[in-house]
Amino acid sequence: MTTPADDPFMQIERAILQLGWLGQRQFMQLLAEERFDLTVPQYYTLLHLSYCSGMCKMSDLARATSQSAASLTGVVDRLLEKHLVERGRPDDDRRQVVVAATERGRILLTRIERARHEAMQTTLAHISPTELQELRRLLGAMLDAMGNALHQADRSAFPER
Amino acid sequence: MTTPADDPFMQIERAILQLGWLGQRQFMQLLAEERFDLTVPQYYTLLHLSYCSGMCKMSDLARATSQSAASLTGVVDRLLEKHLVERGRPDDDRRQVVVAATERGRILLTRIERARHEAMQTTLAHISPTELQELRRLLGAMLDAMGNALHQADRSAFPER
DNA sequence: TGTAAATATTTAATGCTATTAAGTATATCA
DNA sequence: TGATATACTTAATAGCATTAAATATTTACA
Repeated sequence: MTTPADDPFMQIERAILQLGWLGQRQFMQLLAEERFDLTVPQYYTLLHLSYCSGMCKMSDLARATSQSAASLTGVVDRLLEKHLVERGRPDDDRRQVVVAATERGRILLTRIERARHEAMQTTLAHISPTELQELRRLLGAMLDAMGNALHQADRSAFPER
Repeated sequence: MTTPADDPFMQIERAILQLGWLGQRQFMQLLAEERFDLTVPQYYTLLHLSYCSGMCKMSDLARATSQSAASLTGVVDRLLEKHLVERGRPDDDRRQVVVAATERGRILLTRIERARHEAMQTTLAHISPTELQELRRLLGAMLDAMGNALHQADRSAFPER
């Protein structure tokens, strides 16, 4: 065996997968509540749109959210029905379709963020501020390595301080 | 605003969600490769069964993998078609259904674990061993707080060392 | 200029999963 | 024995992932 079961790498890998699975599942149920009524792909799509100033091309949105263009069409359809996004065709290239979050969409996002924050406090409350700082840095390093910044503002996603 | 956007809590929450989303998505595509041909729920179900010695009740399996009983029935159906699990009814309570991983299922799991390991090395290679140790501990603390140990052997999931 | 190729997106078809409600079989309890 | 509870499956609906084909528009080239 090159990598025994108690290899620290293995443990971290399992922990990350477990965290992803559990986190997605709990978040899915939060989003499904009547006051939000979103799916996880819908949330991520809307979230990315909130980072964009102005309109965002479907193809860019698909890449940014790691979805196929075909899936994204349906997701945006449903966001449109709920009046959380707007769709349009630019005049300079009428093949493209562009999307933007509406005010209503942005408001919903902040309500979700608040609810998620409260739900997560329970989990993070057991960890000291110093450790949280360290955790933030390490998670950021991992995300960067996975080839995806957090799209927060324009600066590099996770500066050392 | 009680929690400004650059609140360290918020950043960690976003990082965890992002990690979950990206991780699940990349893992989904790895599992979909012809040599594995599994979905993420199928993988997690099989993984939990591999932790169980002997047979596992459907209701226990559903709770352990955070799935509804109704969903789990279908997932197990498909694992059964691929001969990765076995199903049976115990004599002492014939309402129950119990499931166990087959040898074939366990072999597939180790092959997947190996492939995932290689894929993740790229990401974890940028982080020093000391930091990895710290990351392991922090992730473990979070998972424990989320009410789920890693089911590794019998001992508590993430001892301090 | 006119036509072929490339690009951007949608549509259609299939399969899997989540959710809810209803159904079936077995066990328990009075 | 008969009502109720338990364990699970089935059925119906909706959403997403994937693939291939279809549509519309732009670009390129001859």
